Amino acid sequence: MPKPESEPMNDSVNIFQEYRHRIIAAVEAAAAAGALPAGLDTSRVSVEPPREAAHGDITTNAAMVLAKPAGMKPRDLAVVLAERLAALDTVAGVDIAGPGFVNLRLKQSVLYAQLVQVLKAGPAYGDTTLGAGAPVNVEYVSTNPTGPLHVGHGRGAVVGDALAGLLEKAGYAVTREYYINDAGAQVDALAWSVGFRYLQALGEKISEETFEGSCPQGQLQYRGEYLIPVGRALMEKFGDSLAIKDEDGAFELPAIDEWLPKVREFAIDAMMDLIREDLAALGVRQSVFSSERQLAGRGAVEEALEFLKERGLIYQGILEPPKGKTPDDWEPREQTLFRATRFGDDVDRPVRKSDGSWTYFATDMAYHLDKYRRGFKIMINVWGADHGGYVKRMRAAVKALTGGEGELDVKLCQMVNLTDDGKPVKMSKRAGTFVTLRDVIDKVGKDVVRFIMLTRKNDAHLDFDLTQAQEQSRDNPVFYVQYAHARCRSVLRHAAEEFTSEELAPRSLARAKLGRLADPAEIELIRTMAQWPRMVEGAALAHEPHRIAYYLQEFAGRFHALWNMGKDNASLRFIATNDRELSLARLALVQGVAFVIASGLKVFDVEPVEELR
RNA sequence: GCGCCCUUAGCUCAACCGGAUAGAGCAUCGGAUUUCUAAUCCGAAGGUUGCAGGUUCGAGUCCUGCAGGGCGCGCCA
Repeated sequence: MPKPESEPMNDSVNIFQEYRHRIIAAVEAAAAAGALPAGLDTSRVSVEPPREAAHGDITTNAAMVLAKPAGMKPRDLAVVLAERLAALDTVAGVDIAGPGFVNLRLKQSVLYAQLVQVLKAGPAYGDTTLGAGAPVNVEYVSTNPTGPLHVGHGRGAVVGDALAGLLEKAGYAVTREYYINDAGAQVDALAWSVGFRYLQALGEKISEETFEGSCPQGQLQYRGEYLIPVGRALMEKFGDSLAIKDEDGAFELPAIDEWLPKVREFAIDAMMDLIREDLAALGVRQSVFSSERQLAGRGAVEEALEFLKERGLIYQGILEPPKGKTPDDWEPREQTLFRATRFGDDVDRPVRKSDGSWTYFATDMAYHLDKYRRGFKIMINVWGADHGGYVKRMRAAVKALTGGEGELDVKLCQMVNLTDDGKPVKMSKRAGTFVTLRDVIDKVGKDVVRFIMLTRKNDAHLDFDLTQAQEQSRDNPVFYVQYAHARCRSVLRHAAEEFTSEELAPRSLARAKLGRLADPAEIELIRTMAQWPRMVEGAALAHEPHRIAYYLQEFAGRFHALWNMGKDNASLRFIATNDRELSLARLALVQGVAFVIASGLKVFDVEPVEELR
């Protein structure tokens, strides 16, 4: 019984996935018919777009992968498969090539149907159900709340945010989370640094050197001017009640207990406000902010360690010094240790400091247990590359705390090399030329920052040139992609002179005579569109949002090429004179291109522009 | 010394679960174009994928060793 040709295309977006099912069905049917052995393992069968357009639309390695278990030569097996696949009503031709690739050429109607899908779905094209609603926690930024974000933080923020967007598009239930490191020594140092600004706000002419001499070693760590308003705000709220006068009548800080907790809390709040502003300026929206201090305060660390202790994973022991490079002050010490080695780490890790307080790692374990208990089996953390040495122990901890149920992936972001017209921008705080993330956003715009941060793999160094980021030229990837979208919109605006808005509505364009799209460049563009859902799934599975940026650049390139062809050859222009049918088919294509670009930019939360200024 | 990451065209980088002749952009070279489909276009050349082995029908991709670069290495976060 023949099936209607268009029917199967409507319930599946990723045509490669769809044909994978069909190819495996063909293997099974061949087995049932006795042409192949039964029960072949098809898990390694891949179905992909071929690299060479000449190889057709879809290629599979099935014959090569199955040859050995089937006890057949790859090409013999390919013949069996090819015969069955050739019988599919959407297949125009089958070739066997190279060592045993089976290449399918699809009827063009399949590609047109794909364009119809794009027009019907709009920017939602490429949304998949891959994740099946599974909860995923993406934790990113998570800095100490001690100052404004710098450019490196910005990269982590964008990578995390885009990864979250990507996973959402792929059908996961994503929570975007920030872990506030508001406990520990760093925020105490922040409190001291704010205390200094507070005394200044009270009118004390106190120098950094003097204050430094009067406070514990190394506590005046944060000397940036951004703390001056915090000191002033502290004075406005508390007056001089947090200070006392010495015998000369000068203000100084009293005993630690009397001022530091209050100042610390105030300062942390102020810094988090600052950070949230930076994140907002970057368009990063995290919905959960977890406080390390609160977590520890409610006994979560004790709970997590008790959990591990019951399983024999906590013990008192003495670590070996690191081989080859023993620290000068090394002396063997008994510590409370977590058996990280049992879960793949190199050494067991301490959970308690000698003063009895928890290590950062201990609190982080509690935090990840907390995430797991909130329902997240898939956790992703985005960290700076300098935390690379911490990955193994944290993954070990997650395994231990979740009984192997939880999976932690850590994306390490390499440094950002900020330059301006090729010259390095000095990032020195001391020289007063410190460039914050906010400075960069204000200069080039959030969408530019977001896109450029994603033009490299997270674990590769990234060069960010302020001048190039603002250029309107081919060198600037953001511009290049945005320009493609703007060109599409421009064509559609022009089309409104000849067509009604009803005719130009996507749902109307979906009924255009798409068979009129016959130029190879047009077909190639549709073919690239058809790969978009697969691209989303692949990038989501690999947790690699940068792939989207590359796809968009390539796709935009193909569109620009088609546009340029119309410059030389007027018959290839999108709006054809005296041929409304052809114009509408091409406008459908143009609208489809705009949707796919919008769909991709949406993953990055970058706004597609209607026109360029 | 140990662990993790990186090494691909002159430069900056891609390469989807191991697939076919390793791809883009810039720069270089050769053409086109003086304009409105705005902020060029087309083409060429460019490679022992750091080195040496191994696994595989097939390796940039996986394994082992080596070299170079980065990060980290008991109570910093």
